[in-house]
Amino acid sequence: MVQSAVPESSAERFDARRREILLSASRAYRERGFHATGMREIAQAAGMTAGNLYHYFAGKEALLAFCQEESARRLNELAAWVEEQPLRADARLHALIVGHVLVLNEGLPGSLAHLEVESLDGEGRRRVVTLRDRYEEALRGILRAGMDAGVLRRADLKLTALAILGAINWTVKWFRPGGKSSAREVGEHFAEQLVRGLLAPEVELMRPAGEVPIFGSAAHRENNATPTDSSRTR
Amino acid sequence: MVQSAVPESSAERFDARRREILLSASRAYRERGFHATGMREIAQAAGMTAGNLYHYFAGKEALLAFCQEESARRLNELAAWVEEQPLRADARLHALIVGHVLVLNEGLPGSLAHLEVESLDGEGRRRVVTLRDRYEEALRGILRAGMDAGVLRRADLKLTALAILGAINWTVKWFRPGGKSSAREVGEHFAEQLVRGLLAPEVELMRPAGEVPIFGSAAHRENNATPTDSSRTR
DNA sequence: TAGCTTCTTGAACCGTGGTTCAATCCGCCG
DNA sequence: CGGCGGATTGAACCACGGTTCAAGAAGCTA
Repeated sequence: MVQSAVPESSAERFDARRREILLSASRAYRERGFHATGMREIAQAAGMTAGNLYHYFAGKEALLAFCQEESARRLNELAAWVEEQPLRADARLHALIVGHVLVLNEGLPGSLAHLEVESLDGEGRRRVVTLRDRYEEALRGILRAGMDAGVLRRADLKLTALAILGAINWTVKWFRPGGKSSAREVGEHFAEQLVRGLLAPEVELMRPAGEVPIFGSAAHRENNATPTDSSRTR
Repeated sequence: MVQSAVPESSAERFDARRREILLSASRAYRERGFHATGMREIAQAAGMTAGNLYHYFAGKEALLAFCQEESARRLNELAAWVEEQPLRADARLHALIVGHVLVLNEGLPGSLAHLEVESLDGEGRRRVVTLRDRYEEALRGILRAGMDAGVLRRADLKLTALAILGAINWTVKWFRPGGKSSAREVGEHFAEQLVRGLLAPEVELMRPAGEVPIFGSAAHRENNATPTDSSRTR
């Protein structure tokens, strides 16, 4: 599965290790929540010592910031992808919902989204909030377009978006891989239910043609250079 | 507003003080989250010393348990009330959604619901989880009845319920009293959107007749005796 | 192999925050 | 007025957990 066979250069190993940590951390956060999870715990899950974590991250908060930034970034990639698909608004919305559920629950690393932004401060918080706002704006954009086109019922954009986001984000509280439904099934179900709730009368529901890809799971190398500035510790 | 004019007996003052604390605590939890809020902080908000808190509650966790139990109990009262209304399933669902939003965001005391159950242990946790499960079962019951009657589209009960619960519970993350919309408006909007998403084809949406009452805000005296056993500390 | 840099460790430091407790205050009852 | 019990305080206790650091191991380059 994991193509960690040939760790290339030193800088690349550093990044890879960072991602491993990220993975352990986000798993732990998911179980017990951010505040309840200790550094030693995360370290152990990543197969290292607590002190060593500080070689890769400036501190607890930086680690959280990194996690959140990661998934926020993926959501924005998803939104960009959805926007360039040649689909009607309702199908677009459908795809976005499925993709969002997948990012949160399938894309292993960083999967706790913008939950817990409250625990962030300063620069890190600003960055995450910006990304989150951009994504939510994209969602509202789809809704607006759908309403303008008469495909979706007219309603308050903010509230409509928040209902959708709530349903999806809440999944991280209960979804467990290996459970009764796969993340994709959950996504499809939610998309169906939520999109139907917005359809204008007389309009027949339209779904996207192919499968929505999973953003962040793999096939993600040449990102824009140095995503985080607070990377290297000293 | 608050009829705290004549504090009756000593035992009743004790209970009243407990509720005041509860109120401060739940407000604080809401702002910063459970783990991030200190006892001294809660105490100060309640106009007392940290040490004094322990006269009313056994500890931090007991306090949280009490909060959660309180709102879980209210949700169940709501569900019971909804069930005895002579309404069609979709209208019932509508009422339940509105009421749920109101309990979480308007019924001041204890308003953080079953979020953060993870932070509980032992007896307290068991009790909260039981109450939560009972409520969710009530919700699924309404959905099932609606599907059986052909009013609602047939779909997975668990997932359908979770989508609804997610949208609603998520409101505690963003709703602020005094904001653009009132809790009731949010509730109405959500009910509209969510119920529509489930309506069977050809069925015309039906709303409840009157206004859904707010459970827990006031008019709540003669509860069933001694709700919590872990009441009196020593 | 020497010598640099990067990783890694384990132990120690230290602030925060939950909790305890003895002492005091206050209201009520006889 | 005397005194009893609940209420309240403030300070101290103490463990947990984030963080630091000096020292050593492992890699890489020449």
